[in-house]
Amino acid sequence: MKNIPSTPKCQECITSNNAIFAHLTKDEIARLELEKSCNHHKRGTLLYQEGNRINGFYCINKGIVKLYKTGIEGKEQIIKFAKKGDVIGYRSILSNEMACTTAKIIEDSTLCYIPGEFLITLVKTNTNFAMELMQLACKELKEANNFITDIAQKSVRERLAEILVYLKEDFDLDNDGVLQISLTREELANMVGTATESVIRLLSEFKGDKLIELTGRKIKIINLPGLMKVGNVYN
Amino acid sequence: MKNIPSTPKCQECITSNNAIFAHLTKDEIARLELEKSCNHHKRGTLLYQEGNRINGFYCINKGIVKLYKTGIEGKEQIIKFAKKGDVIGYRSILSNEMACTTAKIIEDSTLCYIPGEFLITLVKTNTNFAMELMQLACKELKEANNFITDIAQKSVRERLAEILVYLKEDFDLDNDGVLQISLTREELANMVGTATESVIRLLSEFKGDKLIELTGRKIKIINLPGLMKVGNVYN
DNA sequence: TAACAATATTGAGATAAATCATTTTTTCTA
DNA sequence: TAGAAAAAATGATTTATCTCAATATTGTTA
Repeated sequence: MKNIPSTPKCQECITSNNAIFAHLTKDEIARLELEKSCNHHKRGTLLYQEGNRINGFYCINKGIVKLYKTGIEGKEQIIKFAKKGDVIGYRSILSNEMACTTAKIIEDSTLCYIPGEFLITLVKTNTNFAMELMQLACKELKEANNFITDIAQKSVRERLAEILVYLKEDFDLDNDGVLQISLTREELANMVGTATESVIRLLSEFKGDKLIELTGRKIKIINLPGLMKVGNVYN
Repeated sequence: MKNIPSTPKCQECITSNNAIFAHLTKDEIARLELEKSCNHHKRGTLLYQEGNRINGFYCINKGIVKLYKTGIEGKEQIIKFAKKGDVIGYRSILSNEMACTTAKIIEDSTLCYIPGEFLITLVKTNTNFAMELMQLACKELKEANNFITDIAQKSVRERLAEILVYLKEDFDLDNDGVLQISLTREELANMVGTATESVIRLLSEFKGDKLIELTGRKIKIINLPGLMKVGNVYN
């Protein structure tokens, strides 16, 4: 469970498809190199917790981070699974508030940590960076609104199907058609907003309907259009 | 239903408690005065529609605007009731996307319209303005995440109670303790994410429990702590 | 690898909430 | 202000989903 520190010059978060860093000047990139620190984190690690102040934000180079809120009686509501290229924690820095979610590593990860002050500096000195960040916030806002509408209007069955489709889009399938993200039934339930038992039953219904195949936690998608239809997903 | 154009110099959106304009320079304010146009809008008017491009954003000086998404079978999911001091439509301008909600006037309103290009100009030239706007987006993001968790985890009964509490906070009560916002049962249902009949039944339960009194669309709150308890609202 | 803890599965039963249908009341507008 | 249309109210019924409980199967780590 110990996190292994690595070189503070991974470069990857800047060079990789990370739109928010696209408009930095040479000087700013150099400064960023100095400010950031890149670390490995083991599955199970808590990056930060809801309600706590955080002093920086993270870029994900590798791995998966689960962002969730803790609701009634400790039940998790998963807001997002963040992966390579995603930036997390910036909201709290920008609005100078406590974290509104908890971030937990669910797949061994390599993350760049960047101090909050430097984020603020960048926003205040580089207009294009500010614009990119703003667009990121706006995109998340749009997705949140869609999520609200789905949860409010779709059945659990539809939502589960929809989330399988989204997981397929976000995390892709391996060569065997198996979802590249491995979640417990409880985590699926906490994303859909339902009971674990309901997820189990519905998954086995989908299996019965030849939409998916199940092997332990592996979910193989064998009829994507069918799933999309169940989930009322139009793309 | 005709909207009556008024003086393009209402001043109010700038001087009123509108944080995003707090850091504009004299010059920028002067320019804003030229760019914006202030209009009255009658109840029922559609400001913009989900999926359409919008070319500017609005500041609300007076009145109430309902923002909603249209979900399954045309059912509305209300995202927000915007009131004096609120800014709407900026998300689409910033992210250069189609509107992700429909905006409908539900109480006669006075709105300032500001062209999108000018918003972009301000963001690119005034760092403090950009920062304020970013914080606004982040605040909305936080609220959206809270909303997601509530809808996913609370019962319809709890959510209805909670929304009454929020409406009380946002729109206040008149001298008689009656909610200052007048909504149909259907609109309440579309906010809560439930069926109209359920809202009707639950409201009359709340009435039976001496939490509220009902006179037509007027909702008088007579036991706020009780409502907060039902709604699991901690403040 | 054994042994424990965590997860997954299945069943039975309870229930909150949806749906449908009808009537009453309120609100709007011609 | 009358009359139509919209909204609200109420009842009866159905159902999707939750809850609780018991068992089986995995995954983890000492």
